[in-house]
Amino acid sequence: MQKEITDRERIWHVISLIPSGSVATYGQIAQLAELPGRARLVGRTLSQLPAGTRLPWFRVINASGRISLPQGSSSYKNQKHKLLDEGITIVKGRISLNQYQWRPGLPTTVKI
DNA sequence: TCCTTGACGGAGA
DNA sequence: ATCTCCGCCAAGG
Repeated sequence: MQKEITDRERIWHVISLIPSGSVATYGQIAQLAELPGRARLVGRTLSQLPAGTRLPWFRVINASGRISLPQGSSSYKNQKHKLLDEGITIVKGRISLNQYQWRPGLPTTVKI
C-alpha cells in the first residue's frame, strides 16, 4: 500500500521550509510544491489549517507584497505582528519582496 | 448538477 | 501605482 501524498501535504511541506525572517508568495509556494499556476489552492489550503498549527503560514503573502487577509481583521493583525516579530518591515501595508522574499538554496540570515 | 466564492497572479490599459 | 479581465479549481450552497 502506498501512502497517498496529497497536494495539501506538499504545500504544507514547502511552507515549513520558509526560513524565519523571509516571506514567500502563494504562487511561489505553488511552484515549489509542483503545482504551477495554483496559487489559489495554496490560499485555500492555508484557510483550512487546523487551529494551533505550528506551520509558519504567516510567512506567505501575495505577489504584491501584501497580506491577503481582510485589512483590520484580527487575523490580519496577527499575521502582521508575527512578521514584525521576525524583523520584517512593513511600509504602508507592503513588504519588500526584493528584500525579504525567500530564495531557496541561498544562505539565510544575509542582512545588510 | 450548476453557480458562486475565494488567504491568487499575470497581462493590459 | 491602480484597476479590469481572465485563468485556475476546490468547496459550499
